[in-house]
Amino acid sequence: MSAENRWLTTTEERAWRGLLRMTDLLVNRAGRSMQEGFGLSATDYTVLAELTRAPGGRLRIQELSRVLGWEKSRVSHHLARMVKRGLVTREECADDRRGAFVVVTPEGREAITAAAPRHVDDVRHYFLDHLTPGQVTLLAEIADLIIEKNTQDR
Amino acid sequence: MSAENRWLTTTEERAWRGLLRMTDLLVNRAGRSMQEGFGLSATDYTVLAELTRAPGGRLRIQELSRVLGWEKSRVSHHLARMVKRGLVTREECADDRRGAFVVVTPEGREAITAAAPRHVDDVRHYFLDHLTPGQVTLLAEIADLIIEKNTQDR
DNA sequence: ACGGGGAAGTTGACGTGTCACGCTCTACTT
DNA sequence: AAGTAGAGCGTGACACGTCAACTTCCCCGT
Repeated sequence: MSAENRWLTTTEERAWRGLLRMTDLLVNRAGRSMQEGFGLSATDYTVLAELTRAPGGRLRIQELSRVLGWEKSRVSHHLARMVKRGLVTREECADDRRGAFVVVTPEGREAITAAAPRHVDDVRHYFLDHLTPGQVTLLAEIADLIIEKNTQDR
Repeated sequence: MSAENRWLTTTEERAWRGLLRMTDLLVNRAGRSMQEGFGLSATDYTVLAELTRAPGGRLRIQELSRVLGWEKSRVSHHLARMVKRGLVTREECADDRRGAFVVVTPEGREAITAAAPRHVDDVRHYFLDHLTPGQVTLLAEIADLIIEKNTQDR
């Protein structure tokens, strides 16, 4: 099932290594921008974005874990830090007493509201502005496809 | 210069978030495979690959830092761990006595030689096999472009 | 009704990445 | 020759991610 023994072509190599390098660069750029401008890490931003898009600004932790694609313990650790900085709070769950909710605080909402426009600008400036609409579409399709193939058999 | 105030379209959102998610998944998959099969992290593999492709299996640390796109201190920390595990060694630099070389040890060479075929299979299995040659080419072009745009003005 | 498998979430230890700082050495200026 | 700006690299403290183990609770079979 392994040992196909076929080395990567130059183009394949460029696509693979390039993908890693590109994403690394973009995450660093955007992350640095959020950090310096608003005291939010890239992951803080993602968490807050996910929470504010949910009704009531609240989500079951498992649900958050699922949409982010993060392990439970990672979510737990990260929420602990965000709680400590007043961005979110935990709440008990009446339905399932093992469970818990996370809720954005007003501070958290304020933080991401302030940061969002800048974040959009960053994504455009570092990334989208350099691509044609066709390239963007193609990339979206590729990403969706690869994600699907690598999560369905989870 | 900021405040363009134009929110991302659905496709743009899919491309951006999808890129992050896809890369995350792929790095995790490939990394786990290397770790479990050969005791190498994804970054170990990259470092060893870079070293073995260099003449003599040796590189100035600054050079390694450059090709990897890593900060100096990150390289330093990571090499310290790899030295401890016998994968590489440091050597003094005669030309510039501030400088240093890293050299792959026979153990390091052995490790990456053993891991390489599996790594290629992984890249194909998780990634390339799902794409058409045209998509791979397009991705390579996009990556090169974005990398260039985001490194020239470093 | 009770017993066990398993789900939800937390915790602690450890490996990894970043930041600020420090050390040594080079190269340039005067 | 002496002074200094800056290059090359290392270190320690802290933020983050992963893994394995643990606690609490749900649910299902008997």
